[in-house]
Amino acid sequence: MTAAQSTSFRIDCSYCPIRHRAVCAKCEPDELDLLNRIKIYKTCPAGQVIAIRGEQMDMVASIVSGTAMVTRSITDGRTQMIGLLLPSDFIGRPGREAAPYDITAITDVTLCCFRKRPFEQLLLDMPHVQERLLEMALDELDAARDWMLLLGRKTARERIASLLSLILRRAKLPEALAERDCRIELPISREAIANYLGLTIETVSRQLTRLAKDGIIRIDGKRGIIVPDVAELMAETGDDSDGGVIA
Amino acid sequence: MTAAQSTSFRIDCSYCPIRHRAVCAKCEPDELDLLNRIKIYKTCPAGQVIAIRGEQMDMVASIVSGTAMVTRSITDGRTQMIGLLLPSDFIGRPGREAAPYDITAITDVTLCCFRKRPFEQLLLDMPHVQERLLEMALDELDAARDWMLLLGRKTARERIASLLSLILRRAKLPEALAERDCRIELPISREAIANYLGLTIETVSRQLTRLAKDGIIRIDGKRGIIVPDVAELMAETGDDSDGGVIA
DNA sequence: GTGGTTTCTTGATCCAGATCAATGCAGGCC
DNA sequence: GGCCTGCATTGATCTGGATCAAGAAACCAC
Repeated sequence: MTAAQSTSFRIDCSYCPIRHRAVCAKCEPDELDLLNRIKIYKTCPAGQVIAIRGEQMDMVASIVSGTAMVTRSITDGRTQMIGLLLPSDFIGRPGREAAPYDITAITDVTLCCFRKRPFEQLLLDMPHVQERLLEMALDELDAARDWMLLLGRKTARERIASLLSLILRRAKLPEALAERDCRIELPISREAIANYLGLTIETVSRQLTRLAKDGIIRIDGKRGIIVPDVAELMAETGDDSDGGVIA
Repeated sequence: MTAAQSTSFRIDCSYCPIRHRAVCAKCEPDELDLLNRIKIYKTCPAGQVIAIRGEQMDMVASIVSGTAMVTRSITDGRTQMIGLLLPSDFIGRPGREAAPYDITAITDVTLCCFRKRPFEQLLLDMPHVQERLLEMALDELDAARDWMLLLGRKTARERIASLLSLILRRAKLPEALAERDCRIELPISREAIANYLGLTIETVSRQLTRLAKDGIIRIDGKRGIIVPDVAELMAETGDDSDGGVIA
C-alpha cells in the first residue's frame, strides 16, 4: 500500500459506520477489542493510487468511507475495471505477497488498515472474521460472474441499463424502487463507466442519450439520472426476469 | 442437485485423487473421518445437468474426476460460460438455498457429495475446511477477474491465445513449457470454447486457422493443438509480460 | 457399406461499436 | 473578463466479429 501522503488516526469501533457489514461484522466484543488494538485509519485523497499490481502489499484494509476502483490492464493501455469498492469492502488477501490488481481511489477514501502479518495471525484465532471473509469473497465471486455475463454477451444498451439498475439497487431501499422518478447520482466518470462496462466513453455517452430519447431515463446534469419507471429500465437489461438476483 | 440417473457409492478418503487439493486438503485424520462419514459419491454422465440456476440445492460437492462447466444465460439464449470445474473444484455455497448458476457435466463426472445442512454444521467445527474454502474462493475470484479483462478488452485472437496458454499451463509442468512442439488436447467443444470466450463458434474456428496460418500453432485433428513455441503463443495473449501470473 | 446426425470449417455480407475528429461546456486561475 | 484544461456530447467513418448460408468431415447406427 503506497500511502505516501495519507494521514493516519484511530477511532473506536463502536462508532464505526461499517461495523455491521465489514469483515468484523460477526465479531464478539472481545474479538473486536483485539482488532481495535492493531488497526489504524488512513485517508487517501481522490485519484490516489492505493495499490499497484505486482507490488509488495504489507497491509490489508476495509473501506470505511468513499469509493475506489479495482482495475486490470494490458499492453497498450486497454483497461478493464474488475470491481468497485464501496464502504465495508475488503482490500488485500491473506496469504499473498503481491497485490493482484491496481486499486485507485475515486473519491476521498478512508481505510481501516491492519498490518498483514498480525492480521493473518489473528485470523487463525478468530473464526468469525474468517467466516465473514468467506461470505464476502463468495458474494464478490457471484458479482464478478454476473459481470462476466455482461461483458461477454450483452449489448451496449443492455450494459448501460444493467449498470443503472445496479446503482439503483445499491443506492435505494427496495420500496423506493416502485416509485416514479427515482433519481440517482452516478458515482463515477464516463471514462470509469466505460472501463467498467468494457465500452468506450463515446458509446457510453451515445447510449445514455438514446435511452433518454426513448424515455427510459432523463439526464439531469452531468452526473444525475432520473428513472421514471424502474421496471421499464430493468426490462432493458436483458436479464431473465426470474428472481434469483444476486448482487 | 438433480442427480436423477446417477449412481452413488463411497470409497475411502485416503485413496482419493483430490485428497490434497480439495476442500479437505488441510484436514487432520480425525476431521477427515468426520467428512468421510457423511460423504457420498455420485457419478453423472457427460451432458447431464448438475444444477439449474434458481433451483433448490441441498447438496454441496467436490469434483473428483471429469470436467463440468458453469454457465449463465439471458433472455434470448445467449450463454456465457463463467467457470470451468476441474477435479478438486467445489460446487455449491454454504449459506445459500438456490443454485446461483447452471452447471453441466462436459465429460462423465464423479462427485464427492455432502448434504448441505450437515456440511454447514461441520464447517463451524472444522476451521481447516473453512480456511481451504476461503483460499479456493479467492483463487476463483482472481480467475474470474482475469477473465473479465479478457471478455471486456481482448480481441478474438488474443482470447484464443489466452485460452490455449491457460490450458497449456494447467496441463503441463512448468519445465515442459520450454520444449518445442508442446501438444495439448482441447477438453471442450468449439461451442463451449465460444461460450467461454464470449465469441461465436465461427470466430473461434477462423481464429484457430489464422493462428495456424501464422505458424503460432498447428492443428492436429479436431481437438489436438501443437504449439511449436510457447513463448510465441504467450506473446499473442496481449497480457503484460511481467510476472504476477495468477491463474 | 449407406444415410443421418452432429461438429467443424469456410465464404459472403452486415452491423454494433470502435476510432478519428470536432465541438460544447463547465470550473479554476490569473 | 479571457484563457486554459479536463470532461462530455455529437458526427463521420471504419472494422472486427456477428450473422447467414453452404459445404466438409467425423461419428455414429443399421
